[in-house]
Amino acid sequence: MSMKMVILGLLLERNMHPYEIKLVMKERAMDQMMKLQMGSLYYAVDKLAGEGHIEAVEVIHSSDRPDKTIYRITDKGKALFEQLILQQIKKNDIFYHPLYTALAFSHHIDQSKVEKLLEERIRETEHRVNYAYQVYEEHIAIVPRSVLHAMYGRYEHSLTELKWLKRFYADITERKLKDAGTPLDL
Amino acid sequence: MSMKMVILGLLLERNMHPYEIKLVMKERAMDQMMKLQMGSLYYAVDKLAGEGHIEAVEVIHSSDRPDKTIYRITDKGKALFEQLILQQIKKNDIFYHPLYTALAFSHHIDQSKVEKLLEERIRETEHRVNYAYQVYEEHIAIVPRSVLHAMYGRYEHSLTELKWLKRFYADITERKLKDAGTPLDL
DNA sequence: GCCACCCTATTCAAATTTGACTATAATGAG
DNA sequence: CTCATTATAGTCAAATTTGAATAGGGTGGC
Repeated sequence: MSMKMVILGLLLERNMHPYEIKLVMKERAMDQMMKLQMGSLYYAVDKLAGEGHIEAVEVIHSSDRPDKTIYRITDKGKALFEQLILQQIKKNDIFYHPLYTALAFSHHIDQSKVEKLLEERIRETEHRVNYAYQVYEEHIAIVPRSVLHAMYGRYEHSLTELKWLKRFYADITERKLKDAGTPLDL
Repeated sequence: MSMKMVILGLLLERNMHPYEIKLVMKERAMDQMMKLQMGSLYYAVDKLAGEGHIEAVEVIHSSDRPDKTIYRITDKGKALFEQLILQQIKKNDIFYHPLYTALAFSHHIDQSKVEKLLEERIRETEHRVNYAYQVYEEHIAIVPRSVLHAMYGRYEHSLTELKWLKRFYADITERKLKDAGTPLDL
């Protein structure tokens, strides 16, 4: 699973505690590439530790804050990391847009409600497109090209989504969603 | 969740048993738009039935095959359906490509292995792009435009993915993934 | 004419994700 | 100065997903 992959990948760079992993993920906009929830992160860390793929290096006690456990990747973990990456590329998993189904069924319900929400949605998507491009630009000088590709891919996919939503929106304003028989205007 | 949405949406058209829902989903290529696993389908059906959003109409017994329970949507279910669709459009959920992270970290491992797997992956993606376009074309005459938009969107997103993978592949053949400091060639 | 695989239809335990909750400190606004 | 928000750091029960198992019948290929 990709949470494990990220944990191992980041520990490959330096030792960290879970919360720190989260911070680094945000810095690199990885929270735009995968779901980042603390529950899953801690679960994956515990799992990896139990399997011996990572191990605690040090526990920092502090009177006021919770303890921080710093982890390091083991040799076994490095092997798993390679395996996970290759597996992920090989595995034939496609990506799903949560809106595909919602929009496909949207002709059954009150069109003006859908229209309203879509406007808001389009605005948000515009922001994400801009943000994604900015992330790409800002990282050109500082990350390896592999990471840059991921960032630019994120931007392109968002842009594709935006154009798609705008076409859909054009149709709904004309109340054409229930029509059939003619190709879309592309 | 979108499984519930689909179940309600299809029962809106006619009464069905769970396995039949799966068949219809495949016919309409909905298995390319969301994850379709029988475990989740039956779970969602049981859930909806327990909540009174759908109800069993009839149980067909057969000596050789398992019983089939046919369900119908209730008024309560119709209300939920509208709610789910609107919620899904409103909710600010972005889509994640499982390859973003794998490729972003791929510079850490044996480049020739990644290269090999990517070739295969690109070929598969080409097939999916073609399939998605074909699905769109074949449905022009027979489905409402809302569904057509979903199908075409699926095609476009796959195409965006394909171009992205090809650019990545070009870089890995030249072993440039670890480089930094120059923009991508777009 | 039989072996392997796919289709019908569903169930279930185990793995994982979700989302809310806990607690304290620092920062900023008014 | 005080209230609200954000950052730090993590836990946990409940919801959901996964992946494999079941089991009989059809079908295509060699």
